[in-house]
Formats: sequence, C-alpha cells, structure tokens
Amino acid sequence: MVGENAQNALIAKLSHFGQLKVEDVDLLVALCAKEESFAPRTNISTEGEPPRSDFVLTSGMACRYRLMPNGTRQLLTFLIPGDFCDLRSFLLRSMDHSIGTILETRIAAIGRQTVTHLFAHHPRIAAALRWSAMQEEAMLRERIVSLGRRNAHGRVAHLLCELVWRQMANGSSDNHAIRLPLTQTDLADALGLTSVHVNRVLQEFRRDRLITLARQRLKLLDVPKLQGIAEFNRDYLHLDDTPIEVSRYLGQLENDELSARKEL
Amino acid sequence: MVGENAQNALIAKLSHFGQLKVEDVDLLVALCAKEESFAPRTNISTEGEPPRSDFVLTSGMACRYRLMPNGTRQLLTFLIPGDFCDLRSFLLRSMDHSIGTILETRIAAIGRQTVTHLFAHHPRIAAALRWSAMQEEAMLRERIVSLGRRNAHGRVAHLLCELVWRQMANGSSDNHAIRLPLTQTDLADALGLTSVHVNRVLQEFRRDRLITLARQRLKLLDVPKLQGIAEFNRDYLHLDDTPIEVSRYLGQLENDELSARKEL
DNA sequence: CGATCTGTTGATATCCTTCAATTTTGGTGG
DNA sequence: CCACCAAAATTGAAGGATATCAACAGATCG
Repeated sequence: MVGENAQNALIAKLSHFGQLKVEDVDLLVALCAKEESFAPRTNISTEGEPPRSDFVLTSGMACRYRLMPNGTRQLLTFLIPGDFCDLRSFLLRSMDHSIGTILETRIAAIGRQTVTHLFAHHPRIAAALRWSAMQEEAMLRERIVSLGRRNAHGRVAHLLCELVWRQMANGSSDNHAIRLPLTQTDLADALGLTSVHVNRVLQEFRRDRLITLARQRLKLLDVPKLQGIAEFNRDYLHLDDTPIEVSRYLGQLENDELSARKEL
Repeated sequence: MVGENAQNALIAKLSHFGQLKVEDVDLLVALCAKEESFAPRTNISTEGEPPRSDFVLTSGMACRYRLMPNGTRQLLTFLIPGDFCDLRSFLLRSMDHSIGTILETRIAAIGRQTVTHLFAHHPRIAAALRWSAMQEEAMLRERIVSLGRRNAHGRVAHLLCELVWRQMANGSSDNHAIRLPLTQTDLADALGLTSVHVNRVLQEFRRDRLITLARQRLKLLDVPKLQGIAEFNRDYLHLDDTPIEVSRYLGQLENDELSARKEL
C-alpha cells in the first residue's frame, strides 16, 4: 500500500512535466522496487563523505542540511515522496551537505548504470528527471529570495505554501491540508529564524484564521491571504505542462528509436 | 585578446574537474567563437519570458536576480567568465528569474543541438559541464547558509571569498586580488542587507586591514582572518580533482567510442 | 564641469534574538 | 489506564543587529 503511494508520488510529480507513456510508468515503478528504510532523525548521507548513489524518496520525509561550526543548523531543502535525489552527484568527491530524515523514511537506490541507461535510452524519462532537478534548483533560488527579502511572516507563509503545493503536485495533499511532521525548530532552521519567533508567527497565523496546525496536520484556511503575505507565486515550481518544442523533440527522439529498432 | 582570456576562463574552470584532452579544448574554444555583446545593466534574459538558449559567459559580469513586488531586488548568483549557463533550461516554459549584466558582457550562445551533441558524443565535456552545474547548485546552497545563519560580517566576508576563489579557479585572480565591479547596493541585494549596512561592514574590514577595496579593485589582505569570519570552506566549490571512479568511467567511454569508430 | 550615481555618516526605529521559565504534548513502561 | 519523562511548544522581558530615513560628500562621465 505504502509502495503504491510512493510510486504514485513519483509518477504524479513527473506527470506535471509531461504525459508519460505506459512503459515509462512501468519502468519508474520497477525502479522503486527495492527499498531501504531509515529511522527518524538519522542521516541518509553525510557531509564530507562520498555521495551515495541516486535515489528516489518513496515514503517519509527528509531534508538537506548543513551544520555550522557553532552548532547551528541550516536546512536547505525538504525531500518528500517522489523526489529524485542527487542526479549527477557521483561526479563529486564528497558531499557538501548532509541529508537526514525527519520521519522514518524509505528510499529506493538507483544504481549508476541504471541512471546512465535511463539517460541514454529513455529520453522522456531523462527529460522529466532533468526537469525535476531544475525544479529543485528553482526552489533553492526561491529560498534565497525568502531569506534575503522576506520578513518572518513572509518566510513562514511561503514555506507552508511551498510544502502544500509540492504535496498537491505529488498527490498527497487534500484540500490544502498536508501532514507536516516538522518541529518549530525545523521550520526555524529552514527559515533562518529562531524557534521562538516561528512560534509567535504561527500563533498569529492561527489567531487570524489563516491556518490550523496541530498534531502534525497543517491546513491552509485562507489561501489567498497566505499567498499575499508570502508573495507566493507558484510559477517557480514549473508545474505547467511541457513547452511544445520539447514535446516535439521528445516525439522526434521516439520516432528515431522506433526506426532504429526496426532496422535491427 | 579578450576572446583568448574568455576561452582560458572556461578551460581553466573545467580543468578543475579533470584533465581535458586537446580535442576537448579545441571544441570548447570553437564553441565560444560567435559572441554577442550586452551593455552594462541590461537584461540578457528576463523573468517570465521563455529561456534563451544556453550560453557561455565569455567576458564581463552578470547576475541572476529576482524583483519583488515592492521593488526590492534579490541577487541569486553572480556569473563570471567561464560560467556555462542554463543547461537544461529549455525544458522550462518560462524563466523564474532574470539574468542581467553588471558590466558590458559578452556571451557565446550554444545552440540546443550543440548541447545535445556534446552530451551524446563528448562524455568528458558533458561530465565537466554537469560538474559545473553541480558547482552552481552548491553555491546556491551556500548562499542559503549565508543568509540563514551568518551575520552581516560573515555574509560579506563569505561573498568576497567566494568571488575571489571563483576567479582564482578561472584564472583571473592575482594574489587574492580581483576586479569587483559591484556597487555596495549590488552586494546588499545579494546578501539580504541594506547598502548602508554593507558600507559599514566594508569600512570595518578596511579599518581592520582585512581588505582593500577601491576603484573596483578588491584585495584580500588577511585571508585566514576573513575565512574565519566567513566560516569559508572552499570544499563546496568542488575544485579538487575528479573521483577516480569517474576518471575510470570516462576512460571506459572513450575506449568504447574509439572501438566504435574503428568498426565504421 | 555640472548632473547623477555611489559611498558615507548619524540618529532613531524595529524586527528578531536571547535567555529563562513554564506548560503542553507525546511516548513508554508499570 | 495512569505515572512519568523528555521533547516540543509557549510566554515574557530585555537586548542587539540591522533597517530606515535623511543629509552630505565624493566619484564618475558625458
């Protein structure tokens, strides 16, 4: 059951880039077959160590983070089911940040050869994975904007919106409500704030009937107002469909491959 | 002359990933042949518009940035000669940020087919370009760390170190001195500060003999102390050589290609 | 050689942090 | 089911880092 949801998350997410063919879906589902499990609050990957192979996060939640010399922590991104992590990282000698779990989390490792094969012979999937990497990069940029130019209210509202929109995109949000297993300290470490201040902001949001948040359930009550506070514009998530040019290009590649096969 | 420097920048930068073969260098030099020029403080690429094709920045300086509804600006990254920009961006319908010049800037556009060809038939160059993209992503993460967890002194010191190290890597820094054509407002917009505050920090740095900065020349006088203030660790720039495994992999690919050619 | 952009300075305001205590929550074993 | 414990959330008071505002000086450039 969990496995099924997990696959759905990956498929649901990549479908925002473009329609996948049945064989693509089958392939992606097969990729997620052998899972590995990590306890809550443990490291999947550690700063300074060689990168692990690519993986898909199939259930749970994790984050990329850095520890500072004085012990403070900066969360960089959150990883949710359907996220395909660290494409290309094998090019690096060592990780420049860590990846740690929030909850019990399952990942499906994707071998280097598999990735290479996907990129060489499955252009539609390859393009979708590249798109997914672009999306993660865009989220990094958006976080910079948040930290640089939004006040605490804006930052909190923006992060909540982002998490909800991402979970809508991977099919695990229901009416702007999601599971949010983060502590206020986690939020603070992601937003460059203190947990005390995050607490006060959240309480204001609750008082103003913008959200409810209790027992790891977040619900956005007043989406327009929150978007206003956050200056949230979903465009950076690039959830719209593929540019026509790319569709044509992929169709072309497919034809090439078909004719190549006939020749064999 | 400028062109030569420009090529050197690209070659110098990519050489930090791994030794390039003569034919790779020739190919990369040829890529930078047809340049296009942009006046200072103009846009190369604009938020909301379709992405332009990939390009190499061959001379000058530019930045990625976002404009906020209230008119404030957040600079995301600086682009310097040798930077290869927007691999994969053709997958997106529209830009989520703008790219603007600081100085008069030249770029060499790389057509989509060229990029595709490089990735298909020049694995060493392809790997180097992917590495370069990873490096840019790592710089985004590092900026998040700066904005989230470093105070103004740390942020300024870190950015100055980053710019100097990057220019060392592309061969345009001499003894920790670089050309820095940024206004204090530019720095402030990159660091999530006000120009007034950046000014005061810079003056302190000057008073403490940590830097000199005048007439667009920056020199780091006390590198260890600056690194300490910045908590700067160059590891995230991944300037060391390639993991052995990757070298082997590339060597393998090369052999495959050679034997394939023989068969023809 | 004047106009304009950039850098500099000082006074005041504010957002957010820090510190420290208290309450609530959630989990665990008896 | 309750007692207990640790972690998380909450609250208040005080301090500090950075912003804001406004004025002026200095640089740069046609």
